[in-house]
Amino acid sequence: MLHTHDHSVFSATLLDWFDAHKRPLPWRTDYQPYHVWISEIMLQQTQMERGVDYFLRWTDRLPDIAAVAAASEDEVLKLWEGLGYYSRVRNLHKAARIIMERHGGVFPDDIASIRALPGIGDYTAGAIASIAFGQDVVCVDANVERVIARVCDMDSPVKQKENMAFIRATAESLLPSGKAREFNQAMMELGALVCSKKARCESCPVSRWCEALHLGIVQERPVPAPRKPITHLDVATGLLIRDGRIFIQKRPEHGVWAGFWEFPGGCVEEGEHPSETVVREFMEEMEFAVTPIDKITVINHGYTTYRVSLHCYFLKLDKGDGTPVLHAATEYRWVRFDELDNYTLPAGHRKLADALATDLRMAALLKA
DNA sequence: TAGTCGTGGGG
DNA sequence: TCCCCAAGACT
Repeated sequence: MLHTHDHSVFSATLLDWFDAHKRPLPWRTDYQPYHVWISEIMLQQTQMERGVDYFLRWTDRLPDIAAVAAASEDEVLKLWEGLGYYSRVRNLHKAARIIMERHGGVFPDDIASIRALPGIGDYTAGAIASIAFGQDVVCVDANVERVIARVCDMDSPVKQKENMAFIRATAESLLPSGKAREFNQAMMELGALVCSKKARCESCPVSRWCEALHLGIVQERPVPAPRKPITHLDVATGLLIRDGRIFIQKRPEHGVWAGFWEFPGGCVEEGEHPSETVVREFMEEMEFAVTPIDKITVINHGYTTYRVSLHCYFLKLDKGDGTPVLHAATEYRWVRFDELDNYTLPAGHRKLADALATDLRMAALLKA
């Protein structure tokens, strides 16, 4: 049980553990506001290990806020390719330009100004204010929620409004003055390394205060929220090849994969064979009359609450000079295979491109 | 406020 | 194989 007089002991114990066990991370060296900001946006809904390579590549290419503001949207999107939730990078790009215009190119240090930047919500504002600027504010992410739900044995889902308020108040009561940078990271690091989905209580420095552990119900905390249903989709896409070049188009400015390049295609409708879908979609989207030559593969991938089987076909153009009438895109290109690396593709299409690199049929069609 | 927005690793 | 979910924000 965590009594008020234990709070400072809990925090001190946690800070000692963090000092001994924290992972070395590129943004954990000098805590530059720019670095903290980029890392926090990259790590939203993303596992730490995946973020490191992206962070190093990003900061190598864009070493400061001015460089981000000066970069094109295509360039920042390409640096983010594969990380997902791409509105994050669009908002980050907008925020960089706002910082240049309204804050003289210096990352603002008051939490209201931080919170007002696009892409920065309550969590990220608290994280930057504390980790970059050392201010005494908490930040509550899924790790903090899980730790407190277990320590305090919360018996209803953490996302409920009263529970959110309780968790924030509990975190604030534990926060040692002047040490928010370390304390916030320590809570999250504990959640990531020890108090994870599968809890490792035998390694936990604060287990003596954990109510759920004493009751033997750690695995029942936090209480899961109702799940959103998963929808299974069949999608068909086509690789249209003509004169050694491949047709790609750029998706609209809004919706999923906004501004991404893709091989055209769409959802398989009721009673339709995927090969019929490709023919229909190419007519609807580009007014191209095409014929499937061969099935390439089926790629399974998911996005948000969808699970997709992507049926991929080689296509040939029946007639015309390859000039489309675009109905579902803002631009098009006929590109050489090796040029695909320069375009930003959704993960499923990138998997297809990678598979084609070693496909002998592909090589033959490009030569023909 | 409930839906939307990606992706890949782990159990 | 299939389901869970990870340093959330926006509309």
